[in-house]
Amino acid sequence: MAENLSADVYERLSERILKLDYPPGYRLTEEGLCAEFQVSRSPVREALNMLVQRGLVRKNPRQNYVVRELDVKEIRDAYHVRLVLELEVMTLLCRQGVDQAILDRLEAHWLGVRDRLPEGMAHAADDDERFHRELAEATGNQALTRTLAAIDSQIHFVRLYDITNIERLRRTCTDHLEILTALRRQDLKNAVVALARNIEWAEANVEGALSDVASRSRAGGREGTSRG
Amino acid sequence: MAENLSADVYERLSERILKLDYPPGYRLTEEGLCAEFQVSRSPVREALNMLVQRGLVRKNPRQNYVVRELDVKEIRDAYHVRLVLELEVMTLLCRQGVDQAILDRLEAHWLGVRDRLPEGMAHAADDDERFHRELAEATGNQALTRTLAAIDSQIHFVRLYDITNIERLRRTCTDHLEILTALRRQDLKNAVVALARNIEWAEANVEGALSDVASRSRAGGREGTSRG
DNA sequence: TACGCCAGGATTGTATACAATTGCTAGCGT
DNA sequence: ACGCTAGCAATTGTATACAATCCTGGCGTA
Repeated sequence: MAENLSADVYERLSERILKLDYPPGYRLTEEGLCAEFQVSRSPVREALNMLVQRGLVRKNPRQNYVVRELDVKEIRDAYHVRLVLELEVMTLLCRQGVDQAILDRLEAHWLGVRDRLPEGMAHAADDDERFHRELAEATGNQALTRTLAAIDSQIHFVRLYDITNIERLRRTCTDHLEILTALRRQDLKNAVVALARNIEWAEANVEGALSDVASRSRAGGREGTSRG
Repeated sequence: MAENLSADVYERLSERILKLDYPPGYRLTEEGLCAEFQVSRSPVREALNMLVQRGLVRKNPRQNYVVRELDVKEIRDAYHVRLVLELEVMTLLCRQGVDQAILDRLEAHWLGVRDRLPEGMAHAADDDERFHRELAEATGNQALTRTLAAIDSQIHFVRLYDITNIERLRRTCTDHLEILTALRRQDLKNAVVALARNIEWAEANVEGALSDVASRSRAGGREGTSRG
């Protein structure tokens, strides 16, 4: 299923962390994960290193690995950086114009979501992420795309708490369509307004949900494999 | 000298790549580096993974590692992202104010550099990098700091080609002092102007040097340890 | 009782052995 | 002469063994 075990462990471990199977503060040990995933320490180590890079796991040299704790300020800061970068995406796209085909496709998608509304909830988070990513890619600035991807990966796990009800999804559709319309006219001012509203709403939503998550993770298990 | 061999190899290998001992396009093998640094493959692998993350080395699965080739557009794009992020640093610092002590220290440093001018050339690149990093840290936004650090690490190796003569260093001093003065007065407009000039000059300088580097690396050796 | 020291265990850091994959090459057949 | 295939060499991917380090707990002493 995977090309190599490192990537496989990385994927599966990320998912478990994002699903809070391993809650923030949980201690991970290399050997424990070996048993968990039935592989040796080499791929586990590489996966852990990647997760440390991505910021999902914290590492204390020669001691242990710990699932990164949720921190409202960090999330807020990350969203702030994201907003700054995506505003630049708007600026670039309005300046240089966007391929019609891309705009058409995205617009069709979000019109579709809006019109048969209850059913889009399942992929809402993924769709939203893709929307922003594709616009970033349309700038042609890879450094920008990758930087945004890095930030996104740090807030990915809280994005799940953004679009949780139909009203919020409807609002998202409106914002996205407004952004697309503005981009089509190369109207930077409205693009910026719509984008800022879109992201700030998302951040507020997430932040609201964060306290629940934090308390839930405190209630859940805390210790790692052994050594209570 | 180092806490662990991985970090040590990482540092030393980075330096060799930056110094063009291993030029862009050069093929790196794990075993070759083992012999080179007298360590086993484990730390070498970890160092290579870090370098891949940092973008200095490209990896072809199950085949080889190659020193990343220089690409003018990528550098330009990275500088663009850096400018955007550092402009946000200015915005935040002007809004929330900066600790006097930090401004005093930085100002003293750059006044010192300017006044006994020829001698600062050696650490010019490092000093410049620290200047921008410390201002970023002063925002208190870790996501911003780390994102900037990520971008910086991608352009680190070309920054060496920025401040290469005294006139350029003098110019840098002027810009930095101007930035500090503006920050002291929370004067966003002038801070932005000085910063933009500072970074755009740097980018232009680097880009100018890039063609030389590229041609020099094409002239130099290309193959790795063996297998011509 | 409080503090410091030492031993033991747990865990990461490093080295090395083995497996799997890739790319080249020589040799065969057509 | 060309293309295909089997086998070889080189290299990375994975597993495991060994070394170094840090934490914990218990003991002794002031």
